[in-house]
Amino acid sequence: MGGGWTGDSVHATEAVSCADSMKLMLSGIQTAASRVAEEMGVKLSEEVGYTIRFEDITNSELTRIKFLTDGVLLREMMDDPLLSKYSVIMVDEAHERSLSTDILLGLLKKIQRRRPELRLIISSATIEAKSMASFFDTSRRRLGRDGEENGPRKNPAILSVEGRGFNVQIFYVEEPVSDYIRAAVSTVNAIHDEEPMGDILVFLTGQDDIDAAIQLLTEDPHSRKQGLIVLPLYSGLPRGDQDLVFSPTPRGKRKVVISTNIAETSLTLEGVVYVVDSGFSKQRFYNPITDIENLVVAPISKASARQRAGRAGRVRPGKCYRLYTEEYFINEMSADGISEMQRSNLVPCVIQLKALGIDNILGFDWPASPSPEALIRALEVLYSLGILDDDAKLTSPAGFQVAEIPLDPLVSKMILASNDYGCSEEAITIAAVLSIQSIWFSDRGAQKELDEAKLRFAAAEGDHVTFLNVYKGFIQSGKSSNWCHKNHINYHSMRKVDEIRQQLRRIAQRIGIALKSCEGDMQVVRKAVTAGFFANACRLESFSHNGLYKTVRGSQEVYIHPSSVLFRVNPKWVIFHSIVSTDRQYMRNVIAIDPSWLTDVAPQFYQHQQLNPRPH
DNA sequence: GAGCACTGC
Repeated sequence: MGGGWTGDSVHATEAVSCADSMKLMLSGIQTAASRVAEEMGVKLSEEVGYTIRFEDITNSELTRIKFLTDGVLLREMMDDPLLSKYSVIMVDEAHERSLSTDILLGLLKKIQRRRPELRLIISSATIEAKSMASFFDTSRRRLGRDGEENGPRKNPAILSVEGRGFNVQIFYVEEPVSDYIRAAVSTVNAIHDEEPMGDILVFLTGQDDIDAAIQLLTEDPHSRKQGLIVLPLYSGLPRGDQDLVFSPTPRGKRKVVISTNIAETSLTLEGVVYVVDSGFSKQRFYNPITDIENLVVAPISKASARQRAGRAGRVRPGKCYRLYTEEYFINEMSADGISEMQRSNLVPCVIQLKALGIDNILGFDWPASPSPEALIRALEVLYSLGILDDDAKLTSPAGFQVAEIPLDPLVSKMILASNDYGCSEEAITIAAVLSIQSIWFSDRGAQKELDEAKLRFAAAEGDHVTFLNVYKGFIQSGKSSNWCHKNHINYHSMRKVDEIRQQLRRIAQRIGIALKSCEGDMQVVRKAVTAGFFANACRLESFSHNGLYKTVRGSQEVYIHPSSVLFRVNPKWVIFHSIVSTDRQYMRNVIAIDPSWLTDVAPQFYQHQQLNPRPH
């Protein structure tokens, strides 16, 4: 390519993956399991099997090799804390450092103290191998909790996998860019003008960036090019639009996929030869003081940058254009970033550890320790929910029941409370809808139609009740995709809601929750929501003309999100499910409540005076 | 009247 770039060369790091687009819809676990079964000449589900959330393809008598997700293995540990069924455990992709992987690594280290014969294999990208080895390094003898020195044990094998990618040549900009969207667009155009055929993958941060870049590439007459097929890719994109990126590129054309981080690890695009890396992604950050999680655009790590570059070397030698300087990459970019554990609300982690009998959460040996403030905040929240007792142990039965439900503990608490209010069927439906991205079919071009469709289901009580109306309509339609289409509802999302509902109903019955419908009494449904989410209560400011609310607990200024059915309705008291922060903090999924319920469900959390600052 | 990185149980 022309001037403005400096060059370097690295080897792509990429594990083997499936090739044809049919298989791309399968998870890595499914493809890995089938491949191993095939090579061993055995039937999948017998000697070789796999387990993912909704699918258990194993046979307890026959299966010798089992592929599973870290989340499933953590669930198994609740019944079998020492994982006594397994003699060898291999943790793949350990460098990705997800919440579950970090918890798992900490627990495996603990298990090995009790089970020295257990063999561990940790597979990680090279860049992380050293820190992984030092985490498990048993030659650094440590004093156990009881003051007894631990004996020598075997260290796990750390496999650092460089994969089979082709060589990828790296280019950097010579001067920092001020606008990475424009820089990405002009880089795409330069590649198209000067480089041989091959698809281009561009990493930006979110839907807004992606839309802006696509507009520049397709509508601006100065930068529009012939022969480019420009496609967006992000998780919220309707399924049919997502599938377009997997269709083969017609001869003589060049495909340009403008993507979020979804293409960094979750989805694999074949045929990509050029990668354009903005150097940024959206990352979650948690503030334990305000108890609010924010999604912010932040610089990526070197590990991420290498992973992105590797996406260019899957079919032949490729090129990666980094929209930052080499000096920045070498001297300023962090090696592996801040782990997810250190950026998250820890309520879900803490309950998982408690359920596994880890009493000393603050002393747990994490691969990367979260802040004490975040841990203490999580313990406080769980205590106020009645899930932990004065000794920070799981309460019985509530704490153990909540731990059994595979959802955020606040949602699980709502389900538990719904048992007392006689509305568990409704609570389970709400929980299922809250655990997926959106039930609405998102199409920015048809915003008005979507708003009108929403009005058909809108409930005065709020979004949670609106979800119940939608689900009811879906069932009455015979789960029709046509009905979904007519009502701007995402059919795939509704199928998923149904699947999650079935799982939750099974679990509810197992832990002693009676499946019961309140037959339209929405007051009890709102009370059940309050019992789980009382900490998210907000009051409309008395003199507010623009819908300003303050959180009861932290006096944070928040507004109802325009996508909520309660937008502009502004009831005096509301409870939100989550916050999105832009220039304002917006509450998403909001329900109206009566403030007296707060003191009913959480007397220890809410003092009566707080709710009525000027009584009488 | 505005805007939702990504997994996963």
